[in-house]
Order: sequence, then structure tokens, then C-alpha cells
Amino acid sequence: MARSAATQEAEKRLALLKAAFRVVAEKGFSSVTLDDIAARAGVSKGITLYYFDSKEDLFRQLFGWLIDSIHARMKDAVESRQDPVEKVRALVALIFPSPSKNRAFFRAYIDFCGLAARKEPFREVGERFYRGCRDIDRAIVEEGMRQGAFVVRDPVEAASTLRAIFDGLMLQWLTEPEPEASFETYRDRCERELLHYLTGPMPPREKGRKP
Amino acid sequence: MARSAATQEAEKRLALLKAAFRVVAEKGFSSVTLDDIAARAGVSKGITLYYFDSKEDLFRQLFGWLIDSIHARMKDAVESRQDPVEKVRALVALIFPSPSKNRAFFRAYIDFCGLAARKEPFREVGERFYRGCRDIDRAIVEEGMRQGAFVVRDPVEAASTLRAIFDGLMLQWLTEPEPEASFETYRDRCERELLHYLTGPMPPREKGRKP
DNA sequence: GACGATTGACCGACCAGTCAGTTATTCTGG
DNA sequence: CCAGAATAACTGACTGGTCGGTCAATCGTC
Repeated sequence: MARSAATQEAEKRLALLKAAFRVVAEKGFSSVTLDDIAARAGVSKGITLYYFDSKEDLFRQLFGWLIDSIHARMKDAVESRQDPVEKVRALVALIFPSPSKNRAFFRAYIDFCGLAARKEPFREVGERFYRGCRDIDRAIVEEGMRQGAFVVRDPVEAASTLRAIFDGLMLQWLTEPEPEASFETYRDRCERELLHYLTGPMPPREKGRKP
Repeated sequence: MARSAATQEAEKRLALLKAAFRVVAEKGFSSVTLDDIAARAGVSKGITLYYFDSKEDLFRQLFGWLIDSIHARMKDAVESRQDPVEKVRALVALIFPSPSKNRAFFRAYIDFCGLAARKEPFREVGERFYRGCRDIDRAIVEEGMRQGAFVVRDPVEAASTLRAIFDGLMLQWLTEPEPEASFETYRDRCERELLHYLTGPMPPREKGRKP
């Protein structure tokens, strides 16, 4: 059974997007050229503008694809756990996969934020990303609140803060002198601080310190 | 008393940096040209490379100047209050001055993070920025802990989280469809969530303030 | 041989950085 | 105090190179 022409075309597009992602992570949106992307994908330069209307169109689709796959993986990670605390832990593990993947993703992510802060079509994509995150995060928070494990007031605001802690810690990590060495520090801190924020001053499991 | 030549030169440099800041906030680091900066400063293009070694040198100095003035203003805001809770409020007020200033600053800030994530000299500047923030934030947290108002465990980690909430919320705000309208929402949320994080689930006994 | 996929030479716009030349300021000796 | 020399500040045309986008030619497949 032959794959349809449409499917093949979609695969070619995807291959270009993946190549673009890798090269954007390295060099940054603004210094990536169509030649770079084509070279990484192993095709000639002309082909990139055969499959995409323009460089901007390519990047818009790149970020659209990225956020869809991120959303999907977050939903997946969350659905496979029952306990809200475990769901948070699963999110942390997903978002901090490894130093190299992390750096690649967040470099591209920051570039994207810079674009979203200035160009309307990118802003819309960014909005979609945060909306998706907020829905996932809020569901976790609401569940935690129902079970009495989370002591936050407002699930929407808590979801927003949750995501802010992820992003903000990542920004800090990216400026660390030795990202490899401090990676686990940040991952652990992220988990600890998120749970501190959600469950209140007392750690959920261990009894130990009390103010 | 005539100003020294060195002072005059420094003023010229500063005028160029200020012009560069405004134009970077609008267009982003990578699409700003030396012509743009010169035009904004009301001088000819050649002058920018007369006062700076290169475009990159100019931007490095721009970000250095920015973080110094931010640090100074944060220290100032913090020192003028006694109560740790009030210090946090002062920081929030400082960081959220107005929608337009906010957007200008954080657009430039994001660009800077993108640069810092990839180019060593910029990474160092970013590290200096976060180190300064951490020192200020940690001092506040330690004071709050001594007074028993803050229920966090570790002052360094709490300072890191504090800053993450600032930055992370700002990223979200920048993708809002109507930044003007949601500005106060985010400022209030930032204050509320920071204090929730620091003082625990119970809102602090009111100090004559309205939420 | 028809047609979509692919190539890469090419074009024009853009831009960092250079530099020869111009103007403003300071210095010097008469 | 001044002429004019020396120096500093400044200008903008120019250069060399880059890159997004185009397109005529070629390839591969049915």
C-alpha cells in the first residue's frame, strides 16, 4: 500500500521542520539561513521555499509543530499518573529530560518568545501554547485541591505560577556557567519548589522541618 | 568648571546606548541596524562604530548598563522599606511600572536571554544579572524568615523561585492578546502569588491593604 | 513524455564595517 | 588675543559579503 502523495509531502515538510529545529537550537532564529536548514535536511536550498511560502512561514509552522508535540507529551505524562503530586513530578521529568535536549529546546523557545513578543502571528502561536499549558496545569491543580493536597487558592492563578516557575528557572539555568553540572540541581529545585508552592510549607512525604 | 573629555565621551556613549535600548525594544536585537541606532540618537551611522568596537560590543555594553541600572533601582526600592512583605511589594511595583515600559524592557530582556543562551560574553553578563538579583532576593527572604513571616525552607532556592515567578509571568504576559488590559491582572497576580509562595497558604494578616 | 520534485545559479536588497574627507575644538607660539 | 596648526569628533559614500527569494533547467517516476 503506497503512502498517499499528501502523506509523503507531509513527511518531507516534517523532515525540514526537524532540521530547522536542530539548527535553530544551535544558532538562533535570526542567524539561521534557509541554506542552513536545507543543508541539515540534506536537500538543496530551493526546496525549503518549495514546501514553505517563506522563511517566516516555515518558522511559524515549526513553532506550531513544537507546541503541539509538547502539549501531547505533557498530556501523556500527566494521564499516566493518578496522584496530582506524581503528575507534577512527571511534568518536571518531562520538561527536564537531559541537559542537551533541554538546552536545545529552551534556546529555540526563547527565540520564539522574542518573536512572539513582537510579531502578531507568532504571538498567537505563543498564546495557544500557554493556553494549552494552562489547561493541563489547571486540571492538575484542581484535582490536588479536591483531594486537599494542594493549598492554593485559585487554580487558574496557580497554573500560571506553576508554568512561570518552569520557565523562569529555565532562564536561570541557561545562564549558569556549567549547565551540565547544575542541571540536576535545577531539576530537583524545580520539583521541590513547585511542590512547596502547591502543598504549602510542609513537604508532603517526610515530616522533618517545621517553621 | 568644564566637564572632562572622559565625561563627555561617556555621555555620548550613554546617549547611544539609550537610543539602542529604545530601538532594540521595538525591533529586536537581530533586526536592529547600526543605522537605526544612529538615526534614533540623531547622529550619523559612522559614529556608532567610532564609540564602540562593533555591533556586538555595543550590545554587550547596552546589557551591562541595563542590568546595573536595574540592580540599582531594585536595591533602592528594597532599602526604602522595612517589612519584608513590603519589600516584595516594592519589587513588584518596580518590575511592573507600566505596560509600555514593561513591554519595552522585557522585549529587550528576552532578546538578551536568547543571546546569553548562546554566546559566552553575553552569558557572563546574564550570570551577573542573576547573581545580583539572587543577592537582593535572598536578603529579603532571609529577613522574612528571621521574622517568621516567610515559611520557605532555603533562602537561596526561594530567591531563585521568586525571580522565576517574575520572569515566567512576564513571558506569559507578553503573549497576551491585550497586554494593556491584562497588565494589572498580571501585576496583582505576581504580588499575590509571590506572597502566597513566601508566606504560605494563609494570606498574611492584612496591613491595611486591599487585595 | 508528462509532470511533479529538485537543483543551484542568480538577483536584488540589506547591512556591518571602512575610510577619505569635513567640521569643530583645542592647542601653541607670536 | 589671534592665526593657524594639530587633533578630535563626525559624516556618509562605498565595499565586500550575506541571504531571502526566483526561476530555468534537470531529474525521476509513472
